[in-house]
Amino acid sequence: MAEGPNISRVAALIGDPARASILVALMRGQALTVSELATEAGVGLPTASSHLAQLQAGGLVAPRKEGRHKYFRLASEGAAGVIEALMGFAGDLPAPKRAPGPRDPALRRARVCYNHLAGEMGVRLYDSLIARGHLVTGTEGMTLSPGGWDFASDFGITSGSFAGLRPPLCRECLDWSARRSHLGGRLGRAFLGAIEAKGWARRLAGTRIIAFTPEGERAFARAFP
Amino acid sequence: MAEGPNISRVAALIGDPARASILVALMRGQALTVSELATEAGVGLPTASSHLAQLQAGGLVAPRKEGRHKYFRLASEGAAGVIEALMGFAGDLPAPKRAPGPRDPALRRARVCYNHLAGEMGVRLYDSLIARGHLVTGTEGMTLSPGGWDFASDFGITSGSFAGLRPPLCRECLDWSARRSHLGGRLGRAFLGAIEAKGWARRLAGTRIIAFTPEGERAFARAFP
DNA sequence: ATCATGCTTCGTTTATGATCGAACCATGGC
DNA sequence: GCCATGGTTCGATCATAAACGAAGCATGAT
Repeated sequence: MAEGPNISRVAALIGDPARASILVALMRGQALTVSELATEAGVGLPTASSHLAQLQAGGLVAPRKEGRHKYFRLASEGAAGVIEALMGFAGDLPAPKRAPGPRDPALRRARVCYNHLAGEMGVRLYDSLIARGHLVTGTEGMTLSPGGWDFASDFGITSGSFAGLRPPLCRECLDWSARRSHLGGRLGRAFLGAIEAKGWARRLAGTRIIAFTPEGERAFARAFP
Repeated sequence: MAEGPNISRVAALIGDPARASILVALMRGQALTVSELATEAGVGLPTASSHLAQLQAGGLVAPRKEGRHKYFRLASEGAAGVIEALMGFAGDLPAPKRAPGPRDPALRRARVCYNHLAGEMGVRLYDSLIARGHLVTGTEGMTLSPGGWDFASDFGITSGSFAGLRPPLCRECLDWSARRSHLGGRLGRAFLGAIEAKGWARRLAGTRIIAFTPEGERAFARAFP
């Protein structure tokens, strides 16, 4: 039965090198996918999956499904506090603090995530829609407000292009570089399509970079203040 | 090489149930012997010894040799802080706080420890000698001050009774019930002998209890205010 | 000196759990 | 419908380390 104080259960979880690497990586505050955490810990994907299940059962991390990815973050302030106390004692104090996400500035600025706009521009679009009340969170997740529908129409998005389709219209999507949300789902795809249709930007072949033209960038800034 | 953040080394130490029990026991603030900690953790003496060596190497506990016993305590505030953070998170918060030492009040009050006086009376004797400057800590450990020699003579302790003998004259000895020091070593033995010679107290056969007579207790209180 | 006690060291056994490959499920893009 | 990708589950392998008995040291009592 391996009795002992509860404290040992928690400590044993953190005591495995792979799990500790995962937790330290999550101390940056960002939510990370299972694959990213597997790389971070230097183990295979199945192993990471198993570790994350244990950490979740122990109340140290919490999952969040996002499309076909599964993001994990630290479960609570308390959990972060425990890790921090340990790092302080162990002398790991200068928290790794690596720059999150891709190194390439162009990728950080604007890139395609599945099929919608991500990166700084994506966050900006999302924030702008929220700030102006075009995007609201209802009981069934995110939806466009009436004003939002108007705005989308004006932007060149026809409601017919995705009427009646099951998959979620809007979806929050955790950003990769900033720990911010941006707009995913079918609506996010439509916005990216409209932006391309307007000639503001185009996808660079073979990469995930979305290159804005100088005028496109100015127009974008006007459209999403 | 089993790399990983330092944090996992520390956590792995705490992660073993036996070691966690030891650390929780030490959270009371008291220093405990290897045997006591072995009982506390529910493991054999060799196992406890091994665990303590690891905890010491990890900087979590610190040893203190005292005669043929070896007392361990938490190594630092930082170490205690880590345990406390873990206990808070794990819900062990109401720290066990069992009453330390023997349950028998008579044993807590006055008992023989090896061959000197321990328990509350022992602590009182020690404190009194320190407070009046009879006992001072020098480079070579504790010694009697000149005034202390006079006091001892008046008490019926002849310097001849232990002149020229190698073993330490005075020695701090960690108390068992309070986490206080009391006077051990050759001098502690001499004091107990003098107290018995004066008829203030006597050892109860078959036990470790030292029974003071009512007058003896009053005289003791006058002699060691 | 001898004995007893507290602790350490050594060597062996044993069990727990980390790891990965392979197969399986779910989601998204086409 | 198909394929590709991210994740999970299962099973087998393998290493680490916890535990204890026995023997060795050291200290203190007598």
